[in-house]
Amino acid sequence: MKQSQLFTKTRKEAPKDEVSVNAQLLIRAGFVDKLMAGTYSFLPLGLRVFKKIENIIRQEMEALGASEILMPTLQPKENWEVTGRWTQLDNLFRFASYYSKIDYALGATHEEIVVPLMKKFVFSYKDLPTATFQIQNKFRDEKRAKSGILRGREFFMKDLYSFHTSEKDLDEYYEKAAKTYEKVFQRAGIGEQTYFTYASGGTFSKYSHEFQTVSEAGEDLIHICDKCRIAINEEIITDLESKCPQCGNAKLRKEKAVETGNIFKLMTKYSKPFELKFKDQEGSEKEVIMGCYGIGLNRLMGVAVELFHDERGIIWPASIAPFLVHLINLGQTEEAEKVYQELTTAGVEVLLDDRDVSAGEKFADSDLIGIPYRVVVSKKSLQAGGVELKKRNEKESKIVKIEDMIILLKK
RNA sequence: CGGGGCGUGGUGUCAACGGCUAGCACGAGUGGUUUGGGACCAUUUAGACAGGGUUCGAAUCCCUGCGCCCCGACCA
Repeated sequence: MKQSQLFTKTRKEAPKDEVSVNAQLLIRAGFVDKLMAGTYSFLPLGLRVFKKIENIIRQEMEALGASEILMPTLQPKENWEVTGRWTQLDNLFRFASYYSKIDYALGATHEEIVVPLMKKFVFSYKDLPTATFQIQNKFRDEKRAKSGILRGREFFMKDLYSFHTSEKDLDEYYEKAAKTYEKVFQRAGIGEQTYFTYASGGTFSKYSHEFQTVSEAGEDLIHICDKCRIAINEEIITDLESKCPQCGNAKLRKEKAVETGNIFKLMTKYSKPFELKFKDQEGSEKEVIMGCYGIGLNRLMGVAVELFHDERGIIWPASIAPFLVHLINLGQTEEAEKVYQELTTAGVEVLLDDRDVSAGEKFADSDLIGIPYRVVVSKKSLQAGGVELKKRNEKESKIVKIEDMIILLKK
């Protein structure tokens, strides 16, 4: 993409009402725009990051054997009344149609939709186990939206639902899902800071599990066991007597963290009210056992910015960066265009700064936007025999031949 | 939902005593000079959150509403 085609502009200063690092940098660099508290537009650069994250998650979900669907955001009151959550949830957006006066909810989660859906397809043990997921915007009427894109009223979530004939089968799937989550966070570049965390369980299982990414911007407190690389959410630390549930280690490290994912064993909590049942081998009817598994996409994006930035701007992990290469043209348009074409042909995602602005502005914008590799084409670099290559997270640049640079970046 | 802070052009501003034409910087437009760290000159553009009140006079004081941010509570 050519930067001259980007309608967004960078800003020297963040709006004064944004305090959180993720909001400041994402707005300054033109990744997002705030519409109102807790709702943000994704702009071209931001959407590219979003799609990178989305694709990592999608690939891993598919590898887990789940198939993707897309359920409606606009939902009937009746479904929410079946589970009692129409009145129970205080952060469910509810409203009436202006014309018909019929009540609707905006989806805060999709158990109420996915269970009746599966009821139309699941009848026998032969239909199980199965799993389905979607990546979709959720609405929660948060009393207080906060921390930039980390806690919004509209946000994107990947929600996976699994359906089983037995608790044992759910347990096995749950383990696999947890492994898959670790892979997702690893691939997205925040694996090192993300911990499998014991959390309060809800009605049917003793504990649920969260994936908590250590960051000062987080609103949860976790206690980390460095031996096992797991953590315990502060909310259940007294239950566990401040000890690692896996090795008994009592020397836990306390950190603030962002809940980027969670996994729950729902058992029959939702299959029961909707009467989602199957016939077993003996022909007797049983309730389907369920699990649900979420990842917050906005949170993943926001926490990456919180984790990876410096005083000049964002430093994206390559796997979720909007582009791999920021190609800067300093008065060598013809040569820069050629390099741009070659990189593009080689399948490298590149943003070409073809704008007619000063070198200083180009460098400053490049640092702010945070693309992993910066390639400068200038008189100086050409005289030295090629282009100048610099990683965003390194200080020193080096001159490399154009062919070598392409080979290097192609991998 | 409780508490606190803030609201001045597109952005920023610990700019402005209750008083003269609301200042400065950035941005944007135009003309020109520039091109390795947000370059320079000239010129133009654009503003008091909304409503009410006090006052001869309100950006400034008071009230109400709205919005945003922060702390806490909440987060199925």
